[in-house]
Amino acid sequence: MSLDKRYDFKKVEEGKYENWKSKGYFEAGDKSKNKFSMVIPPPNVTGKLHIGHSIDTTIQDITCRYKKAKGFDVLYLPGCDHAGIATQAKVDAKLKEQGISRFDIGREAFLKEAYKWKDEYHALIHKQWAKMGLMLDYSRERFTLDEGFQHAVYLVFKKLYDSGLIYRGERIVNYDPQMRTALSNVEVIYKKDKGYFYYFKYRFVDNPATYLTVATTRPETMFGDTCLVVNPNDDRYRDIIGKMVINPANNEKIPVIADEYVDIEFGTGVMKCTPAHDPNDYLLGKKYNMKNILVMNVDGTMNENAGKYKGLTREKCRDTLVNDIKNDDNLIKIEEIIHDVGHSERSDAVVEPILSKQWFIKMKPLAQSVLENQKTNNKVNFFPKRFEKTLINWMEKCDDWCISRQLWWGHRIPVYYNKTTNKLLISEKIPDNSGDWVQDEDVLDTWFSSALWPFVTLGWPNNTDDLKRYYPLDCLITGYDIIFFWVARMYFQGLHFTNSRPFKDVVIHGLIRDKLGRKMSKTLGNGVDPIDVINNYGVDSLRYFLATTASPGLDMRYDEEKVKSASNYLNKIWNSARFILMKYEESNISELKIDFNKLNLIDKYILSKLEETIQSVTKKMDCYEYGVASNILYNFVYDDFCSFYIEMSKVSLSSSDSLKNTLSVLMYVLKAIIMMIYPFSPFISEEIYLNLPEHKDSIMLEDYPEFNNDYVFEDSINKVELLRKSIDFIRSYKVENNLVPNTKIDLIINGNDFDKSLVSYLSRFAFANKIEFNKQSSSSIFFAENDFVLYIENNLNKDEIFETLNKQKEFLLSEIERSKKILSNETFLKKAPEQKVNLEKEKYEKYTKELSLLEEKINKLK
RNA sequence: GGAUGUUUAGCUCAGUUGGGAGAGCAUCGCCUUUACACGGCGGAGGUCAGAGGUUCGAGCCCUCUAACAUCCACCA
Repeated sequence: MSLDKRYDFKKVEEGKYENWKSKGYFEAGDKSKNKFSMVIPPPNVTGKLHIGHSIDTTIQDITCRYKKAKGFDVLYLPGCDHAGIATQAKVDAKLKEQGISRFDIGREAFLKEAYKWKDEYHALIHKQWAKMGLMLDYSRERFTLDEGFQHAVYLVFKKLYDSGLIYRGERIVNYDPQMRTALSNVEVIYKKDKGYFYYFKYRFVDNPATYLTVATTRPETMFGDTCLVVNPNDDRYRDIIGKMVINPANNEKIPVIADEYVDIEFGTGVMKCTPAHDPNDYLLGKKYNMKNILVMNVDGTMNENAGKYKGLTREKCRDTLVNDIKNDDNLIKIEEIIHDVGHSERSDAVVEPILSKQWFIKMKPLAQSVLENQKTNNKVNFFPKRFEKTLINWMEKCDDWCISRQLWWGHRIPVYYNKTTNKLLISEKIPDNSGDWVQDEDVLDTWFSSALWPFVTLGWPNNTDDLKRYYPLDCLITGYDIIFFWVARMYFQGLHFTNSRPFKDVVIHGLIRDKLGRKMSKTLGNGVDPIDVINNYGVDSLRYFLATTASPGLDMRYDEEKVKSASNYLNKIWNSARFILMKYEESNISELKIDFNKLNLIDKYILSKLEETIQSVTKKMDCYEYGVASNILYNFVYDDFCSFYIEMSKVSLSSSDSLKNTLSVLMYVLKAIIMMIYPFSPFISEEIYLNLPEHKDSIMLEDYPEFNNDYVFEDSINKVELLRKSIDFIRSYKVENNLVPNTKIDLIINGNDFDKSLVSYLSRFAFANKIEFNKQSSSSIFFAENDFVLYIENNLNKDEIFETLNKQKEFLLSEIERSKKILSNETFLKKAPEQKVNLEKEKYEKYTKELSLLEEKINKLK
């Protein structure tokens, strides 16, 4: 079997995933090995996966495949998130297309629709995972709404309630009027929107000709005003504290009170207080025992407290109201402003702060446990480290977490209220005398269950074998955008319920943007579908691109050119393999084995370089720095292996003496390269691997190369480097002098450093015609290093020679100048390491020697 | 207001114990050499944002400044 001339990714990828999967290679459970466990951040079942998921899962899969090849029992656990509000929004939209709303069909029918949706996209996600080549252990797949999760969620809720960490209370919460649900603080996205400051007259009751000027951005909430507030230290208003004014919206009489909360400098220094619609006003209202007047319904329309405006949307009400106030001569001016306005993360609707009764998790004690754990040896290690600060920063001042959602899709809150006594009961099922009880209508925030993902997926609350073996997770890989939503919450729930950090390492990657650096979004239409990329370039190229373009924790840009260049790189590897396998087949040698006694210098050199590469690649792989690791490998593959060793090997392959050993070395290095590129691009690696003369059933069963000092031959390195430099020198000499590469030249080599066994390589790769040793030369074209001088014995005209010589002289003079400067620095001589000093001295000597040689030549020419 | 990043070749970005600046793409020249034209060989292109400091030595460590970006908080 031999490889096609061109790397055809479609052919290469075909059938491999199914094969791996059916053979059970993805399944964890080999107890003879150390374990390495990871979970996939469960994607939402809202739609197909985008390229952001691809970067996430690519890094995860590279980690897993690498660890497996390194001999670990790897668990990469898959699953999906029901994604409460997000999915419900999608299903709502679908119903709307049919002209109905969820309220028309009721809870039960709606859930049926939602499950249909879930099934559809769940299947699609499975296909996409397969396309991406993820080694997921499907035998352990979970879903955040499955039975196990329902039980775990109930238990968590009950325990947190019993210990006082969950409470129900009236608070100002962020309300999404479109989805008609409360949101947590992290689900509110602040955007700079255009808005208006409306300046109104609040006339004094005792003298309506005079008034206070109050500015507001939300006039429609004025029906909920309970008072005006000024700062007691504000000289302008000292006299009017305690007076009554008229609310221009509804003509209610409200008092002017004083509190130091008001900023004298801000606006007019007079603030209206609307306790039911603003968190700060709420606190003030509480302090002064004000009424909480709600003016809006949950869908964002005005309620009866808005009087004749009842039923209008908040936007319509605002316009009408402002106009009416203007007609009453109570409007002073309208000022355009740009201000931060909270939007719902999912629906993008402007959130309304509304007083309502919700369930909360008390964050202080839980956050505290995280902060304390980060001070111990069992802390969670962040890669890159700075994200630990992000977490700590947030933990130090996070608010209580509003966990109740007025949705239907999700975990129903396991609370029942007694119809007669109104007594509350936490229960997994409806109590026996079911007629007396009614369940809380709300569901839990979707992140409530996601937060349990690391341990519930492994069987918690049961102390299962999986939980014992795979928990805590070794690694969690995710984007920085969900540190608060997810990572932080898994952390404190893990500590609280398992008494252990949920994961040892957290690897944070950036987001992928479009070529211009913009966020990918539906409205911009600049999203990239990973499936399209895969169809055009193959998944191996996509994976390689994603893993190597990104720097830890930083955003990256999608650039098709780079995917293309990844594909070219893989083609290069493909063709190097093709060459080696071709030569192997031609050779009719059945068994390859490296004979250490027969290694030539070039063989020793590439083996040494390979070991160096294995060592540094492994080091970088171990700290999740895949970009750097792949770069080191890239340089080795291109420069050392393809450009140099393979070319050089053509000499020894043509001699029957060295054929077998050279082939053995080629094959050995090739296999190591394949193994190192394998985690990045598993399909092409598998294809090549299976074509190697010796192989297991799959590359997934193969071991990662280990550094082996027996394969390092120090003495070969300098000698072969000298050869490489000589060839480079001759090549650039030819280009600079407009000679075609295969121009024959004569060489004279003086000195003892050059190893004569390398001479044939010079003839072949520098097109040297005649090579003589230790002979006087009159040539002015030479390359020298230590005890080595290489002369090019060609006739050039005098001008060209002078030009060349002068260039060399200039270079040498600058180098000597540099060395001199360093060496005349006494502190350098005193303080720098001896090795460094000697190195510099050697260089100085070398350069001066070369200079004197050069000057001699120049003199001769004259 | 608080925090965290970024600033290196024309473009996109690498560059960790501090010790002569790198890649991809673009560009220029040469080469259809039998693994690869999805290629080979060679070249040009950088005051490493700016200013100080530490050091024998700074792209890298410290301080400040500027521009840009992101997150958190506030916003009557």
